[in-house]
Amino acid sequence: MIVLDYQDRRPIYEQIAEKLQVLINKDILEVNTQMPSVRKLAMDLSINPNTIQRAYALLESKGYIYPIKGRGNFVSPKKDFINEEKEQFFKNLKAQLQQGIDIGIPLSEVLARTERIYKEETS
Amino acid sequence: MIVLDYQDRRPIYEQIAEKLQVLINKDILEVNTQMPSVRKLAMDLSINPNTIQRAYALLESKGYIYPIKGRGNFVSPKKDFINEEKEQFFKNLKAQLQQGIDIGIPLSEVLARTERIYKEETS
Amino acid sequence: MIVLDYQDRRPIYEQIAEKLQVLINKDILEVNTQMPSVRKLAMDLSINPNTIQRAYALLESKGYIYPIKGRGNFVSPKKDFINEEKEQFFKNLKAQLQQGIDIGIPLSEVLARTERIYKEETS
Amino acid sequence: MIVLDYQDRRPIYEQIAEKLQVLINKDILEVNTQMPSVRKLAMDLSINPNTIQRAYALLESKGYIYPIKGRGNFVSPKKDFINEEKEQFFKNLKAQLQQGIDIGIPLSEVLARTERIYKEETS
DNA sequence: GTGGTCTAGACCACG
DNA sequence: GTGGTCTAGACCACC
Repeated sequence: MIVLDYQDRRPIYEQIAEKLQVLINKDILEVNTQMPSVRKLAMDLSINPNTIQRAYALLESKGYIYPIKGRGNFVSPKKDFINEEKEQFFKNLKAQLQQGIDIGIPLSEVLARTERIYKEETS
Repeated sequence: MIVLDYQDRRPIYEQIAEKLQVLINKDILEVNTQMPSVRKLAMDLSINPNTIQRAYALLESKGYIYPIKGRGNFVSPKKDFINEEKEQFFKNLKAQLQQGIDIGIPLSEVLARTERIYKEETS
Repeated sequence: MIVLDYQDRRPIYEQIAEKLQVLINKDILEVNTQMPSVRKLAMDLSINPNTIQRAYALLESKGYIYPIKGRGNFVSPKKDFINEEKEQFFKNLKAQLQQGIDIGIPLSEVLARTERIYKEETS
Repeated sequence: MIVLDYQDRRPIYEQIAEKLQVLINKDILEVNTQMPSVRKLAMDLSINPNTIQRAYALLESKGYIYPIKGRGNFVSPKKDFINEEKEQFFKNLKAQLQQGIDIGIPLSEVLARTERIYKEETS
């Protein structure tokens, strides 16, 4: 389900948090249901439980999940589903475009290419 | 000219390399002219010369500059390596856009946002 | 295992990188196994860890190893980049041999010498 | 006549010395004739006269030229023309082959390729 | 003067 | 524990 990219510059816990966030946004992890336990997820991904703990802490700070002592972590009711995801998308897009700017690709070329990709993929 | 962001996740030497790369791509640093010396740039940015050295090493490995011993570093004539980078960029962009398509962001919005990002970042 | 030659014109970090590269190519360091840690190798060779770090950075940029944060460096699965290097090698070899042809060195002598060099260097 | 490669790892003075050595070996610079003056050659190559001076010093130490005070440098009578050149060739070949060894090209492949190149080029 | 390499020692993020 | 980054200071070759 969750694939880790060790080449990625972002820390593992952040990758995991982001992936879980997507699952929550897509209602694959439903509101008020229990998240997989820290230990179990750590086993599944064969990584250190500390790392999962940090991912959950991050999700909690962002309001995606809430802990119940002695029971586990649960998915928060959500507020702003679409906007969250869009925001994330545009944040990523911006990072991506920055690279294009760095190597000197003109705006016009990016726009043309974007249009072409969209048409190919949505046809 | 070059502003460092110590909050940025990327290391300083990478930030510097990227900024210089942009200046080269914009022909502000012209082909075959001399780059600022390692020591001078270090003084100007008030950081350690080793850090500049690393930035220059990175630029050299990417083919943007070439050193002449005892003289300094110079801007490389532009070559195909730019095209390779472009190809990679558009491949990544496509993957990125695919996500936008998946969550239903309309082309018009992406185009508008792209334009805005470009203008912010190149100003 | 690794012997450094301080008389060699090449920097130490490059010598180390080259030696490790050979070990990887010979599968003595196997794919996806862990490289010796930066600090340990530094101790073993009694040189500064930074120098090892640089050697590893070089190997990473060439695609021979990949780092996992907090865990160590690992041997990359072999890919096409080897072929690119090979192609370059044979191009250079051809230019080299052309000189031998020009001054009239017979094929047999070149073959014999090549064999001898190989045996010396790989023993 | 002499082309410098600033990308080359070898110092400029060594490149110049080597090129001049070849010219001497090929009798383009004839025995007992005068070498170009330090200043003139420096002008021609638009480099620092010190660098030429070092190249000449190197050639003198190898016995290729001899200086006459107040007059200039002259080509030495030679001894061992063919062997010098062959030795140089095999030295270069060895450096070249070392690279092949580094990236793991088997001896057999090098031998086969060498043979092929020779046949192509001498036919 | 230039770039390049190396050491020593420190700090950080990550697992 | 791991790798990665940065500083400070030194030395070298080269021009």
